[in-house]
Amino acid sequence: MKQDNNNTASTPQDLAKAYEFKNVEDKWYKIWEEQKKFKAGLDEDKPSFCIVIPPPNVTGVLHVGHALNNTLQDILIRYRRMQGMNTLWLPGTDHAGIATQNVVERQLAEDGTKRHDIGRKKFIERVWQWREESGGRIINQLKRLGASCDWDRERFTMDKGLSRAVREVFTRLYDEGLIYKGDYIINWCPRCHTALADLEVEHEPTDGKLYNIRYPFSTGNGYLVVATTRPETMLGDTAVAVHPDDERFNSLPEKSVTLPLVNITIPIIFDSYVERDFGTGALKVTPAHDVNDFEIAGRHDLPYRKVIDDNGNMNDEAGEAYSGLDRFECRERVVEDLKKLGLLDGIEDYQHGVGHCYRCHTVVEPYLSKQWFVKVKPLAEKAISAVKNHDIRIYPKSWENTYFDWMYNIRDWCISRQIWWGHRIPAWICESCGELIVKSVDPDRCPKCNSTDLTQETDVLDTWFSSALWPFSTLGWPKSTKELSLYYPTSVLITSFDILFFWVARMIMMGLHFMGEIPFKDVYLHALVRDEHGQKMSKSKGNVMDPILVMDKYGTDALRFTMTAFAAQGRDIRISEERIEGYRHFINKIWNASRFVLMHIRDCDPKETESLDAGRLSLPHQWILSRTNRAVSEVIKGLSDYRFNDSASAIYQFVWREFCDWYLEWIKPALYGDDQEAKAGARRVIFTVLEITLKLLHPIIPFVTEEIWHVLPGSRKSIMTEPFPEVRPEWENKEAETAMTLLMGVISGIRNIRSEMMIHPSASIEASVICPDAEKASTIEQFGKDVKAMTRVTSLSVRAKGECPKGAASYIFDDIEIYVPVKGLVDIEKETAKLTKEKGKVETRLKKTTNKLLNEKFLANAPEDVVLKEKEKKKTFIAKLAKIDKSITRLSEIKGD
RNA sequence: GGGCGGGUAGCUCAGCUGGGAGAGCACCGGCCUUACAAGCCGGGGGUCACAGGUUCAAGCCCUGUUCCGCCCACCA
Repeated sequence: MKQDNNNTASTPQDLAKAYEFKNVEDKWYKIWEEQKKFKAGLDEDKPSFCIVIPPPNVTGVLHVGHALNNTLQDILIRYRRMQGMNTLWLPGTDHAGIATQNVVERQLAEDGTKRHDIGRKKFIERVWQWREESGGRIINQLKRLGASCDWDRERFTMDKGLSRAVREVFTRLYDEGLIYKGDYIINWCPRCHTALADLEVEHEPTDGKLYNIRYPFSTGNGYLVVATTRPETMLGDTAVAVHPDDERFNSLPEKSVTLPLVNITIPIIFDSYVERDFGTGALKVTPAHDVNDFEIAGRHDLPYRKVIDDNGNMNDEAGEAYSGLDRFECRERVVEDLKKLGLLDGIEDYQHGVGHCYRCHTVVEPYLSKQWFVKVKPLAEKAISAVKNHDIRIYPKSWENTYFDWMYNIRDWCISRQIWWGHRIPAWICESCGELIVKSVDPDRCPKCNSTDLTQETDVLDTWFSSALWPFSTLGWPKSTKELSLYYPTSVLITSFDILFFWVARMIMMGLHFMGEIPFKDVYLHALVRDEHGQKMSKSKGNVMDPILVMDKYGTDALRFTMTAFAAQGRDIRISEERIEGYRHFINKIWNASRFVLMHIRDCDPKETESLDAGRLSLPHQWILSRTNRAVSEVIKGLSDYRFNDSASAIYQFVWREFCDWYLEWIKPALYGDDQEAKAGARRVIFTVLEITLKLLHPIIPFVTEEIWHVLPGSRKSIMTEPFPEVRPEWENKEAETAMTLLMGVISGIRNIRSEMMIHPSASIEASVICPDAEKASTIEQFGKDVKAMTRVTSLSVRAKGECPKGAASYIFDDIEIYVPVKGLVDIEKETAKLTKEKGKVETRLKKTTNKLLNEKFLANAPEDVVLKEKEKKKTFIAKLAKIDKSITRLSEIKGD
C-alpha cells in the first residue's frame, strides 16, 4: 500500500486484507521522530502536562513491566498532546550503581581481571565505555514500544547537570545538619563490598539452627545459657544481657561470665530489650555484628569488637584458630569446638528471617562501619502532609496507608556505598588538620588550615539519592529554567508499587524540601505483571516474557492494547500470549472496518463531514452518533480517572459490537443501494465515526491508527496532532437508542429462531411480531425493511394481537412475541422445554418483584423511581408469562393433532 | 508480630457512590453472507469462599471464619 502523507494514490483495493504491522511501525516511528512530533511545547499560554519517566537502569532490558508502565505513560501523553496542551514526556536512564558495576565487573572477570587490578579511574572509564556501547539498548526498545518521549531531552543520572544537582543537594542537606557521617551498624554485602540501605535488604525465611551455648560464670561455678542462630558471632561478644525484671536473674551469683573459646571476661548487664520468654532469657551481645546489640552497647557503654571483615571472613580479632575463615565455615568450627568443651547445650531446628542483598542475593552482614546518613524524619513530615492534604493524590487510594505507615516509621537513610560507579560524595578530609570539608565544588585548600593536602571521600552515593531528585534535576535545577517554571510540579508519576518507598516517597521528600513544592500532583501505581500462573517473572524461573518478541509476533499495538485492557487497578496482572493474540484480532478488526469504510468514502469530501446534521439522518445513523458520544465520554472518563481498562473496554465494545456488528451491517443496503441521498448520508456518517474512532484509539494503539489515518480522503497531517474527540451534546439521542434497542431485540429474536430451528441462513422465511404497545409496533413497522434485511425475512407482519399459525416457532421478549412459521420443522419437545425453562426464570423474577411491591416498607422507603420501575417490571412479567403459557398450550395442541 | 490485597462462568478478570450478575478467552451448534474465517450468527455455563448482621433491598456495607498472595518488622 501507498505510504504517502497524502491520499493521492491510495485506494481501498490497495489495502491488504489483513493488517501487516511489520513495516508500518518502524516507518511511522521514524517519521514522528524526524518531524519532531514528540518535542515539548514551551508555549506559556497553554496548560502544561508533564511526566518524567521512571528511568530504567542503563543495564536494563525491556521487560513486560516496562511495557505496561510506558504504554500507560504514552497513552496519557498522546492524549494530552492531542488536547493541545504543552506536553513533555521526559526520558532518561538511571546509572544503577551496584547493578551496573556488577555488569562491568563480570566483563572484567571474562577478561581475567578485576576492578582493583585496573584501579578506580580506569574502571570508571570502562563503565562509561560500556554505557556508550550498550546503555542505549533500553532506549531503543522504548522507541519500539512507540514511546513518544522528547528524546532531545534525554537525561542520565550521571550526566553533568544531574551530577551538579546531586552535589548541590548533598551540600545543602549537610549544611542544614540533615546529612551526617558516623559509625553505625549497617547492612553490608560482602560480595558487592558495600553498605546497603535497609530497604535494599530482602528478608527471607530460612531454615537454620538455634544453638544453645553455655557461658560459664567467671568463678567457674555454673553457667548461663544463651541462644543464638549465629554462633560465630560469639567471638565478638562483649556482654550477656538479661531483662531487669526477670526474677530468674534477681540473685545471680555472678556479675560476669567467661566467653568460651575467647576466654575473656564479659559482664552480665540488664536491659529491657531482652525478651524474657525467648530461650533462657539470656542474650549474647555482639555490638559490632548485630543491630540490636549495637544499640544495647550504646546504652551500656560496651566495647565493640569486630570479628568479621568486609569480605565476610573472620579477622584476627576472632582469634588465631578462626582468623581467615569464611563466616559460615567458622560457624561450624565454633560449634565443633564448643561441643568438645561440653558447652553446647543443644541445637534446635529454627526458621528465621535472613537478610539478603537485593542485587546479588548474598547473605547480608550487619556490620559496624563509618557511613553517611540522611536524617529523614524532618523531611518525612512534610511529605506526609502533602499526601494527607491531597496535594498529592495516590491512585489507587489504598496505597496511602502503606505510604503513611512507612513514612511514620522511617529511619535514617544510609546513603554511602563503597563502590566506584556513582556520584562520589563531595566531601574532603584535610590531611593536615583533619577537617571535614563538604562543598558542591572541589575545594583547593582547607578553609581551616589552608593546607592543599585534601583527600576526597572514596564512597559514592546510593543510586536512589540521585533518582530522588529526578523530577527537578532533569528540568534544569539548580538553575531556574523555563522548563522548571512551566513543567514543575509534573502532572503525574506512573510507576509500579514496588518502588513506592525506594523512589516515590524520596522524590516527594526531596521535591518538597528543595523546590518547596510537590514533585507531581498524582501518583498512579500500577500492578506488577506476572506470568499466566501468577508467578513473578524471573530469569531463573524461565517464565520471562520478552516484549520485543511479542511485538515481533503480534505487533506493538496488540501488546499495547492488551496492557491497557489489563491495567485494572490492583496488585497484579497475569499475562499470557493468548490474551495478546486475542487483542491482535481487535487490531485487525479495526483495520478491516476501516477498509470497508474506505471502499465507500473514496470520493467523499472530508469537509462535508464537518457539517453533519444529525437531526436529518435516519435512525441507525442517529443511533451510532449517540453511541459514539458515549464511547468518547467513557474513554475520556477512564483516562482522567486512571481507569485505563475502562477506556479500553469501552472502545472495544463500541468498535466491535456496535459499530461493526450492528451499525455497518445495518447500513449496508444504503451503501450498496441506489438511493443517492441515503447513500451520501451513510457515507458521511461512517467517515465521521471512523475518524473519531481512530483519534479515540490513537493514544492506545498509535501505529495502526496513524497508518489508516493517512489513507483516508483529504490531505492529512499526523493523527498525533489532531484534536482529541469531544462529546457533542447535539448527537445524544435517547429516542434513537430506545428504538434501536427494540429493533435489535426483534432481530435477535428472529435470528434465534432461525438458529434454533436449524434454518439455513440463506433460506427465506416469514415472521410475525405481536406487539400490544402501539408505539413500539409502529417503530417495528416503520423499520420493517431493515429488520427483514438483517434477518433475511421476506415478509414481516406486525399486529397488536393475534394468533400464531400452527407449526410456528416462537421467541418472546418483554411484551413482544415473535413467530416464524416453520412447517414441520418445529421440534415440539425442544420448544416446550425452552419455553418451560424461560417460564421458570420469569416466575422467579415475578415473585421477587411481587414480594417487593407487597412489602410496605419497600413502598415507604425506596425511592419513587425504583418503585415505579418495579411496578413496570411486574406488568411486563405478567404479560410475558401469559404469552409463554399460551405458547406452551399451543404446542401441546399441535402435538395432539 | 503488624499491615495490605484477593477469593465472582472452565481460565483470566471487570463490576466506581447498595436497586433485575458482566467481558475477553475457552466451549457447543450453524454459516466461506460481496470489510474481516484473525470473521459472522446463535447458544450453554455462576447458592458472587463460608457464617452471621445492617437494610425495604447486599457481589457491593459491618462482624467473624477460612484459603491464597504481597509488604513491613531488631525475639537473639
